[in-house]
Amino acid sequence: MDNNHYARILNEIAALSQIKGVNRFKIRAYENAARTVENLTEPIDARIEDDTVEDIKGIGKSIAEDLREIHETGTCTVHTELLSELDPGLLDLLEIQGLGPKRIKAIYEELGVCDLPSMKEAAESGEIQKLSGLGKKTEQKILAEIERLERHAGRTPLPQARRTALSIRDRLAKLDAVDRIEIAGSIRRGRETIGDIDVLVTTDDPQAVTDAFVSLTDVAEVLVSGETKTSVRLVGGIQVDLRVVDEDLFGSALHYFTGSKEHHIELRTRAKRAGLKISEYGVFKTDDDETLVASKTEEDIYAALDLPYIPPEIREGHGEIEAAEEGRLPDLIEMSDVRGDLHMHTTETDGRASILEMAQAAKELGWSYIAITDHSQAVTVANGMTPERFEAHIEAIKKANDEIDDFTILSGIEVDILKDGSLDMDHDLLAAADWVVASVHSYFNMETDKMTERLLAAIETGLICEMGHPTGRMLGGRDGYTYDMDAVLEAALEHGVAMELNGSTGRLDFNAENARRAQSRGLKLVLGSDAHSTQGLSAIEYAVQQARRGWLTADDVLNTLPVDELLKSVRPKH
DNA sequence: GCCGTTTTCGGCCCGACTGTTTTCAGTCG
Repeated sequence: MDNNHYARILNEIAALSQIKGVNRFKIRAYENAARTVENLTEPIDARIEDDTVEDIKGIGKSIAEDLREIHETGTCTVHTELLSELDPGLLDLLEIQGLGPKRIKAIYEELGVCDLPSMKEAAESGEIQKLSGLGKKTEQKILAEIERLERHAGRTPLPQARRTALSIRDRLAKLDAVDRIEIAGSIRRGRETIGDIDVLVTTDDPQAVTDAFVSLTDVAEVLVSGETKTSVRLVGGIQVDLRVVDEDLFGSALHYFTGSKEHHIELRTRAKRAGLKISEYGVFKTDDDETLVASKTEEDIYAALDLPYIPPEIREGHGEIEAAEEGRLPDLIEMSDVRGDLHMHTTETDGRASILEMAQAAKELGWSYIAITDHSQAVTVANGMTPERFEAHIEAIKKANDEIDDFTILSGIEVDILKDGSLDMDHDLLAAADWVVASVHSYFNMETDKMTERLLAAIETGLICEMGHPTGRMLGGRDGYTYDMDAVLEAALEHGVAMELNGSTGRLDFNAENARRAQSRGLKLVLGSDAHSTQGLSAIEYAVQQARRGWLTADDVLNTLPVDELLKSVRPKH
C-alpha cells in the first residue's frame, strides 16, 4: 500500500479529532506522524513487515498499532470510530477560512450542520448568527468563503503564484516608502503549490505602504488590516499577506515569514531548551530581561542557535534541524552547478525555435551543452518524427554543432513509450543518438500492474538515458499515472537510466519527494527544462529548486557533469 | 500521542488580528 494512503488516514484522524475537541498535542502527534510517513523515502509497508515502524521518530506505540491495522485491513479503529461519531463532510468545513474546529463543532452540535451545503443553508437562513460567540459578520464571511470555495478550490501551482507575487513585489518596490521588499512564505521555499503569497517590506512609513498595497488594481477584498499585517484577496482568488517590519529585524522576520510552521515549531522547541525564545522579532534570552541575541540576518538566527544556515527549500520539518546539528546537511545543488539541459524541443516538432536558436540561447544562459529531444511519431499532435525524419534531424544537429563555438549540441529524442512498453523508434537510430529521453504521453489510466510492466519493458531495452517526466502529473491538473515506483527505480538503477526532474511550469515532475526517494536508492537525476521556446529554457530554475527541496547535491544530478563524463554515465550496456 | 543533555511524567512555539465582547476566545500563519 502506498505511503500516502497511510498519511491520508492519519491526517483525517487529526482533522476529525480537532472537531471532536481532543487534546491538541495528541492532534499534533497525528499530524506529525502523517508528515513523517508522507516523507519517508522507503515504503512504510516494509517497516511494518520487518517490525521497525516504531523506531521511526514521531511514531510511538499507539500510532504504530494504527499503522499495522491499516496495513492489514486498509483502515484502523481510531479512524472508523471517528467517522461513525462525526461526519466526513465536516472535513470540508475546515477549509472555510475563519472557521476553526471549535466553531465548527458548536455549529455541528447546535444546528446539525455537517457539510458545505448544510453550512450554506444555515448561513443563508440566518441561523449561524443566533449562536453565542458568532454574529452577523461571521455569518457573512462564511457565505463569502463558501462561494469562493465553490468557485476556486485548492492551491495555486508555484509558477503561477510566483508570477503574481513578483508582479506585486515589483509594483510595491517602486514606492518611495519601500526600502526593501522580499517574497517569503512557501514560494521562497519552492513548494509546488501555494496557499497564499507572503510579502515582507521594510519601511519608515508603514501606513503609506499598506495604503498602496490595498489599492493595487487586482485587489478584490481586504481581509485583515492591522499595524504590521495586512491581508487581501486578489481578483483571481489568491490571498496575499503583507508584513511591515523594521530594517534591524529583517532577518528574523524573513525567517519567520518563510516558514514552514513545522520547521519553526521544531526550532523553537530546541531554542527553548537552550534558554532562548524565537519570534518574528528575533532570538531572545529567556532567563534575564529578554536580551535580543540575533535578528539582522537569517544566518544570525541559526548561528544564535548554534546551527549552520538551513536553506529555505528544506525548512519543512523533515529532519533538517537534526541533520544541521549533526553536520549532515547536504551541500544543495545550485543553479551555477548546472552545465547543460537535456530535454527540449525545436520547430522540427512542437517547439518554436530552431536547433541553433535553442543552442545560442542556452549558451547565453551559461550552459556548455544541450540535447535536442524532439518527439517521436506517436505524438501526432506535436508533429512527432518518423524514423526518416529523426535520421535527418540527427544529421542536422551534427551540422549545427559546426556553427556554434565552445558548445556541444547532443542529438537526442524524446521517444514515446507505447502502450506495450516498446519504444516508438527504430532501435538502431536510438542507439545512434547521443541522448534518449523516454516518456509516456498516452494511455495514462492503465492499471498499476500494466503500467509497471510497460515502464519496465521500456527500461529493459537498455537504450534509454533518462525517463522523462516520470509520473506524468500536471500541476493543478491531472494526477500522475500509477505504477510500482520501487520496482521501476530498481530497474532504472540496474540499466543506468536516470530519472528526470522536469522543470516545465505545468509539471514539476518528479516532485521533490520522489526525487529524494530515487536519490536515496542511488539513482541519478537529470534536470530538464522541456523547453518549447528559448524562453522556456529558464524553467531549469524550477527544476533546481525542486531538486534542492529533495535534498539533492550536484553529485546526484547528471547535468552538472562535463559532457564527456555525462555520456559515460548512462546506458552502460549500450 | 510522543518524547527525554532539566524528564518515564509533564511538558508540548509564538504573536497578530477579528468579532463579539466588556476582557478574550478563536483563528491564522
